[in-house]
Amino acid sequence: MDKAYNSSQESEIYELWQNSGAFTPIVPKNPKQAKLKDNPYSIILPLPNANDPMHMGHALFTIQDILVRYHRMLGQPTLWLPGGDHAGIETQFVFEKRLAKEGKSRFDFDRQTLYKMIWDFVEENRKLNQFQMKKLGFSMDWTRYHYSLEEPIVENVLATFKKLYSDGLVYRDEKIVNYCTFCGTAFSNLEVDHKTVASHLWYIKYGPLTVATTRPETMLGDTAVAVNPKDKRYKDLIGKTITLPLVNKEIPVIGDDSIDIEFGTGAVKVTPSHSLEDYDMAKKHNLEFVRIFDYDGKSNNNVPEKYRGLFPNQVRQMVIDDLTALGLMEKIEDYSHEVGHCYRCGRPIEPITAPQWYVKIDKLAKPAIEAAKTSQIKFFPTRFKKTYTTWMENIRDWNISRQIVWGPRIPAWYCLDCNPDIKLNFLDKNKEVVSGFYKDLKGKYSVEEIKNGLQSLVAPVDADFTVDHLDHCPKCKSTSLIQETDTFDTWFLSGQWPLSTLGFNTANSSKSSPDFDYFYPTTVMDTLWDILFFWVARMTMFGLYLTGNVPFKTVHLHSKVTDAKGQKMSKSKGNVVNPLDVTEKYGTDALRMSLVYGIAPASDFVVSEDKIRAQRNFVNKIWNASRFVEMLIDRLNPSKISLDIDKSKLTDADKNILDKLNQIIISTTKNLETYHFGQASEDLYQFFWKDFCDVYIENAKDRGEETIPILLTVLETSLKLLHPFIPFITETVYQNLQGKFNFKKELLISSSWPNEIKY
RNA sequence: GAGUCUAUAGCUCAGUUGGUUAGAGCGCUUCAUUGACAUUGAAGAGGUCAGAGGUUCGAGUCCUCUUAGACUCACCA
Repeated sequence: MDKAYNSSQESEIYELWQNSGAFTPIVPKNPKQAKLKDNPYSIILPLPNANDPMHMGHALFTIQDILVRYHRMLGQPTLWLPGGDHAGIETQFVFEKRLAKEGKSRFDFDRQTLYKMIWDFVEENRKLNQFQMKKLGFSMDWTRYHYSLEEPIVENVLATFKKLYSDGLVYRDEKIVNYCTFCGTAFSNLEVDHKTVASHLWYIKYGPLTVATTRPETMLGDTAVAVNPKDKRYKDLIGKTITLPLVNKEIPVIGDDSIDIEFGTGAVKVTPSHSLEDYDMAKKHNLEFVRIFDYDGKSNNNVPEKYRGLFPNQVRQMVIDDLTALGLMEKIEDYSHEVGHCYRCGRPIEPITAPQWYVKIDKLAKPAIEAAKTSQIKFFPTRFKKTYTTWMENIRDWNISRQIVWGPRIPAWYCLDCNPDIKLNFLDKNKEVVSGFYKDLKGKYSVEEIKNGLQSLVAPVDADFTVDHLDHCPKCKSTSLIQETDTFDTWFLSGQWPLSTLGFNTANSSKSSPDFDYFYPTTVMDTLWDILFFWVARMTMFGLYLTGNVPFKTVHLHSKVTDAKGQKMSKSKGNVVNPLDVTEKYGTDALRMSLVYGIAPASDFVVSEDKIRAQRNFVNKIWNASRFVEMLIDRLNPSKISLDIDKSKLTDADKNILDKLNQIIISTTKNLETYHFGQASEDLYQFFWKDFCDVYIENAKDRGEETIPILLTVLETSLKLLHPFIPFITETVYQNLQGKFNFKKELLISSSWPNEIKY
């Protein structure tokens, strides 16, 4: 045997496991009945973005591997189901950055071509991703791997959309949305980052009163001024009109309780099309909507000519200059406030009215709240239960439409002849961009040409549509049907992941697969808490809505990986540690152990090279302890070697180590059951190094052969206890021992979890 | 604005329902070792557990306040 452990044979060990079938649980013929007796254990992998090479966050799947390996050793039929996510906007954004390097943009391609290009881009990375997870030793069932754009998965997601629609839970509406003009799509509230921005409060004279605003440029779209009815200063103005400067248009003064008398001047300009609060106020008071910024981020024809075709910050400066010149700028104060930014590209969000698809969320949220309150779903750490329910109780309707290409299109079809006001953007046969309403394009371009070069369409909010793909319009019999170009929010798809991957059939639940019957609800969902709302909440709602049952019984949330100084790893900080580099240098086990060692539940995972090196040393310690035991045994005739402990001859040292061993069996089991991985790994480390190596083995050196049964017992049991954490070294040593003494013939991965030693 | 969390050794962090001299890794000091392991062993230095008050026979652990920081959520001009 080598003097030091060599981790280069990890991939051979992995193949040994995989070929043994240990990763692939067998589902019995009568899954529903067998389930009670078998108590299957299942975890669905939080599907990594297929475009994303592994980072330390993925290495945290180690936690799931620990759980899965432990429960497998307990004898439960155990499934860990891996997958990959097309990851909608994330992937398209990365891909567009690539295009930009080549001097191109999404506008240079029709959507079919763009989709194909992104598809190929993802395919390259997907295999890499799988290879990397194997490197980290994850005992996933690769025979059940799923990709989010597989046809059956997408079919099922579309069926869910239809079901929601027929249940009256899907609707279109033209509300204010969070729109990123750079990314070219709307976002849900969750995808908006609020940042404090140091700006100004501009006081602008509107005839007899003065308004204070943080966005002077939007005044061009004002359709009212609001004051508090209790405000004596303005009481008499309510119901009258004033002249909007620069636009020279009469707008009403309205009274609304929501106006804070103390703030600014107590008078607020109302821009219904570009402010969430103003939108609500306009709905309430039946005000006019004037949208002045378009989806491309530039001002449109609804503003006086000189301000047209400009970005908001350009319009702002002009408006400020013009108002100042007219003597209408009363004063400017410094003011800092919260502004929504695109979580993806970091640019300011433009609140804008746009037709979008929504899911009515109340009916879905209620059972999901109940499930948490009644502990059908348990949270670990428990404090996240409150975070979850509070969010769920304040949830709003979910905007599920994204104006991007990468993802399944919403299955709705419009008749162009019935809806001539549909706006179309496409590349004609000469690859020139054409943009306009169908009523103006009809005759000039064939529907075929439009469809082939289609980039996007915007249907009026009241447009007729069908959710079935028909040959002709049920109303006018026209065959000029065109599918919605909006795609689903990626979480709409991944929110159904536990269902789709286990083979639940939305359209006909009785046709669901045996896997679903056997493994649903899954046992644990382990994920980073930053996607608690994005993903965990959505999975819960979909699970309950579609099956009446929760998708997982326990949610185990953990935090991010940081560097030695506690800083989040990021490319810009240059402190990113690539997990694959670490496994090359120190071995996978050292990385896995250092990730969980001494980490408190739900706190950050601190990874430093020092720590990894320390764990590499630990792995090597195990190697050398086994080497010592083997050397001792080499002096004996193999047939005399036995694990049987002669109780009558035990010394104090023997009893001491066996007591300690029993303690560590109990505490490790308990710690694994309660998700105290940090404690478990730390205790095992101490036990093996101090109690076993430093004390007992030193003692054994003076005694010799009589200690062999104890040495073997403690070593074998330790390997089992450590296996979930550091599978490679433990399996390697286990196989070496077996090869040498033939005391058992099994893989450690499939061996049974130890019970207390009786002596 | 609402909520959550954190403060323990030079550094990064453990400390599971309150119970004897508060722990680990790395770092530091001294010594040892050619036979499992220098990826080692032995010994050691180093903390008024952020501050103040309270509950208790007993508080790093529970409660209140103060200070400092982190994060999440949020349509206020």
